[in-house]
Amino acid sequence: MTPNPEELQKRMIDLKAGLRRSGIKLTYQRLAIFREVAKSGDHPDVETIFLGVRQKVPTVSLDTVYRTLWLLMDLGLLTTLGPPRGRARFDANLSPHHHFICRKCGMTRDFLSHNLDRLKIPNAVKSLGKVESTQIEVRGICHRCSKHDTLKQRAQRKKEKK
Amino acid sequence: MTPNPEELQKRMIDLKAGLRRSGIKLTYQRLAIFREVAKSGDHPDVETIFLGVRQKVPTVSLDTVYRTLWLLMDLGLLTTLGPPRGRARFDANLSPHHHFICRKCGMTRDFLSHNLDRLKIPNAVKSLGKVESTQIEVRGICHRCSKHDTLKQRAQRKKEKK
DNA sequence: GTCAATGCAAACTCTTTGCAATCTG
DNA sequence: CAGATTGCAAAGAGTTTGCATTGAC
Repeated sequence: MTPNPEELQKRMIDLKAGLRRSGIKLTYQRLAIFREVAKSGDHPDVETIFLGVRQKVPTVSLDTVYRTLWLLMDLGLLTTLGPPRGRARFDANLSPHHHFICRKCGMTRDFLSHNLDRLKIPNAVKSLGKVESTQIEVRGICHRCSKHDTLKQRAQRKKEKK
Repeated sequence: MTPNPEELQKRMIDLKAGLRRSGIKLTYQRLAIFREVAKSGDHPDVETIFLGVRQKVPTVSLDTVYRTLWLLMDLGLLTTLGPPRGRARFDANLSPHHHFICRKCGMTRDFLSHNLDRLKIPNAVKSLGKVESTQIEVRGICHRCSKHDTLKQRAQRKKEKK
């Protein structure tokens, strides 16, 4: 599902606004890296993004790609699938259940909701493959991380005052 | 959400049945590794599992943990959160949308469903953190992988005949 | 012009592999 | 007892970091 040109345009504008709002510099590399993700319909991993960006910006380095992606994540301008930072996490519970995932630290907790166990999935999904299970993924910030964030912001404001 | 003892017992029995069904040997290490995941309420990563198992089986090696986890994944006795194999995958689409993920190869595709965009999330979830978004994750096997699998199974049967 | 951001190379961590020894069925 | 499985050590990926140079504001 590649976004149409207008949608891509909109995403680029939102990105620029987001960066400016945070006082972060708007570099050629950052724009190219974000565009590479934004224009993609499936959800690319770091290597795919790197190779794509290098078409446009041949001198870009892999570590810039990493730094940029995590930066945009931190700012909430990008998300990852599943837990943030790529490290596999396992689940032995094969019965229906749902997840809350913290987008900062990856903390994951199960929750149950019988109402949500039998959702009507659009037929179009069947054309993608054999469906085995369906669950809700709720994303947000856990209490511990929002406390951290508040502290960081406070320190930031203090620093800016002087 | 640590499973109660009966639930854990049940999972162990299912595991043993699953291994036997696939003609896979039931070793001390495999049982310990699976139990470590099954008894955990949050969703441990490889290192956490390794450290836990080592309490019970001090000689277990990290590579056995890896091999076992991927084996159980392949057999469908265990799942991962998000895409299989831990590698971060990015998403620049901040509007509501949902995912189909192949549990073999990690192929991910978006799908839309306005009905599913505004689900009622249990209040209990709020106690875990600030909710930012909610989406459906449909897991299964993509066409390409189920084709592969069929080929593999065919080869397997051929081998067993002789 | 200043300070943040980049590119490079090296360090580091995570994951996989080959092989001899061990254990399950 | 045969063949699958394990542990070890070493190799291979993937990711991060320190630092001099470059570029955005």
